[in-house]
Amino acid sequence: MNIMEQTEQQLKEEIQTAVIKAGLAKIEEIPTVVLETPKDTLHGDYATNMAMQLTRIAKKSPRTIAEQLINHFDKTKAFIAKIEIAGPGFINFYMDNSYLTNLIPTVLQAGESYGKTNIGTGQKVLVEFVSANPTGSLHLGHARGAAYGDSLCNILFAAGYDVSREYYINDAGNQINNLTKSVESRYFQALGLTKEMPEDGYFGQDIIELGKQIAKENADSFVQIDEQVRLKQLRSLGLKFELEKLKTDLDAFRVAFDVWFSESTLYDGEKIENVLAMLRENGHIYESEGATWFQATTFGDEKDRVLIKQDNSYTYIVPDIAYHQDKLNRGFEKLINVWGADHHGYIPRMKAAIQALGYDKDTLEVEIIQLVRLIKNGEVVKMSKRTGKAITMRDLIEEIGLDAVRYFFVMRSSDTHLDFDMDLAVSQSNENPVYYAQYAHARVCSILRQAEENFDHPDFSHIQSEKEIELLKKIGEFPNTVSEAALKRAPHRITSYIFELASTLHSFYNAEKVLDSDNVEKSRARLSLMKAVQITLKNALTLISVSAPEKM
RNA sequence: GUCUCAGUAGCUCAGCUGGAUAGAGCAACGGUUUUCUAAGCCGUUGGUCGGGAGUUCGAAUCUCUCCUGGGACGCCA
Repeated sequence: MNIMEQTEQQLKEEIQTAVIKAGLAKIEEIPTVVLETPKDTLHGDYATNMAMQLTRIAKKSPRTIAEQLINHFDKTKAFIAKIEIAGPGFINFYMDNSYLTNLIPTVLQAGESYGKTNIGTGQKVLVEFVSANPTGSLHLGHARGAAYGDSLCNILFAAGYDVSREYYINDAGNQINNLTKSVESRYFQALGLTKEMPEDGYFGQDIIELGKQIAKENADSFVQIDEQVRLKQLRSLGLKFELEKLKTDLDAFRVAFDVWFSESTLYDGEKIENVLAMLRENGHIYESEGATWFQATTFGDEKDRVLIKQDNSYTYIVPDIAYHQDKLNRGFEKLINVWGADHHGYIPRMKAAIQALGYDKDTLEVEIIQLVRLIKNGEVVKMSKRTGKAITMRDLIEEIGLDAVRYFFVMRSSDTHLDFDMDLAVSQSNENPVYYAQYAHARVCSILRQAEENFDHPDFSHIQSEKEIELLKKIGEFPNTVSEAALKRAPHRITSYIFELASTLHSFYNAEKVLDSDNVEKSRARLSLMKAVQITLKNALTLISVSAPEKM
C-alpha cells in the first residue's frame, strides 16, 4: 500500500470511529465510507459525504450530524490540519503537506515500479486480441484493437495480474482455402501460365509478389505435381508469408504476443471431438433437421446454434468453443477477448458455450472495440482488404508516427466510434496530445541534466507552493489510476492521467523555478520532486507503449 | 422488427462506486520570453448534459419510455 492509500485508509477508519463515538449508528449500520477529492481545492484535500448518508439512520439533518462527527474526530491523526463542514453537509479535510512530501522518496526508490499495485492478486488472465485472419494486411480497426489490447495487458500486468497475450490464427477455414487458391493462381501467372483467381480471392499486390517469389525460388516444380500436394505446399507457404507479415507489422507497432495459437492444431489432437463429447454429455446438444445443435438458449442466447451442418462439416463455432476450452484447460481464470464491434452479436453464444462447459459466464469477458472510420478530404473512405486500397496499419505508422498512433487509439474510450481524420492527424501532428506529454517529460529531463548538485536527502519543508502540492497530489494518484484502468479495462484512463500530469507540470514550470543558486536547499528539494515527476510520467507513458524522450 | 453501443460547448471528447458552480483539447479573442525547452503558460467567450417521467437529501451518472445515429442479427468466419 502506498502513502496515499495509507492516508486515505487512516482517514476512513477515523471517520468510522467518529460515527461510533458520536453514537450516530451501530457498526453494522455504517455505510461504506466514501472519500473523494474535491474538484475545487477550496473544499480541502479530501471530503466525505458520511453525514448525508447517515440522515436516514440517525434521523437528523446532515449538518447536525456533521457537527457531531467533527466533535468526536481525533484530529491528531492522519495528518489533518483542519476540518470544515460545507454545503449540504460535506465534511472537508485539509491536510498537512508532510503527508505528501513523503511521497517523493517513495517514488524515487520505487523507480520503474512506481504505480504498480496488487489488486490483480496474481490472477491468471489471457487476453486475446487482434486475431485478424492471416489473409491480408492489418488495417485501422486492427490497429485500434492492437493498441487497446497491448496497453490493457501492460496495465493489467502493472496492477498485479499474471497476463498472457494471445493471437488466434484462423488458419483452418474457407478464407485460407481462398488464400491458397489465390497464391496458386498468382504463382501460375508468374510462370506465364493461366489459372483463374477464385471468386472470393485475395487480389492484393502482396499476393502477386508472393506468387512471383515462389516462382523464382521453385521454378515450375509445383506445377507438375498432384494438385492436392501442390495446394498443401502453397497453403503452407502462403500462411508463413502472411504470418511473417503480421509479426513484422505488429513488432513495428510495439506489440509482441506470448502465444500464437493455430486453429488447425485443434484438429490435430482430439480437442474438437472432446469438447463436443463434453457438451453432449452435459446434455446441451441435440439433433434436428439433419444437423447437430447447441442448445444455447438454455444460457440466455436468443436462439440455438448449429454445430455440425447437414453436410457433416463443422460451423465456425465448434473450433471456437474448443479453443476456449483449451484456454481454460491451460489454467487461465479469466479470459478477455478484444473483438471488433461487428462481432458483438456473437458474445451471447460464446458466453453460453462457456457456461455449457461448466464455467461461470463472467469467466469470459469481451471488450468491444467500436468502429474506426477513416476520413480523408472530409469524406469517409470505405476500406476493402481485397482491393488493396485500404490504409494499413503500416501506412498509418509511417504517415503519423508510432507514438502518436498508439496514443491516439487509446485516448478514447474503446466503446465509442472513432473518426480518424487523416488530413488532420498528418497536417497537425505537432498538435497531437502525445507531444504535449512528451514535451513535459523532456522539459523535466532538461532540468535534471542541468542540475549541478546532487539531491540526496533533501529537506522537504521547502516544498510548500500551491503548484508543488498539486504536482504531488497528481503523482500520488498514479497507483490508484492504474488500478482503476485495470479494473475497468480502460486504458484511456491512463492517457487522461498522462495529460493531467503533464498539464500540472507545465503549469508548475511556468510559475516556479527549480534551479536556484541562491537557494540550494530549495533547489535540491524541487529537483527531487522533478525526478519523481519524470519517473511517474515515464511509467505512465510506458503503460501505453509510448516513448518518453529526454530531448525534443 | 430484435439486440447492442452511442447522443455532454461550434468541432473532438473526459466526467471515477450518484455529490458542492458539468470539465479538457481544438477553434475564436486577449495577454505572456534579459529567467531551467513558448511543442509551453495565464485569461475571456462558449452548455436546456437528445426529450419526458421516476427513484432521493442530491441525477450527466441509476430505472422506465420516446426520438436520432452507428453496428449486429447465416447450417459465412
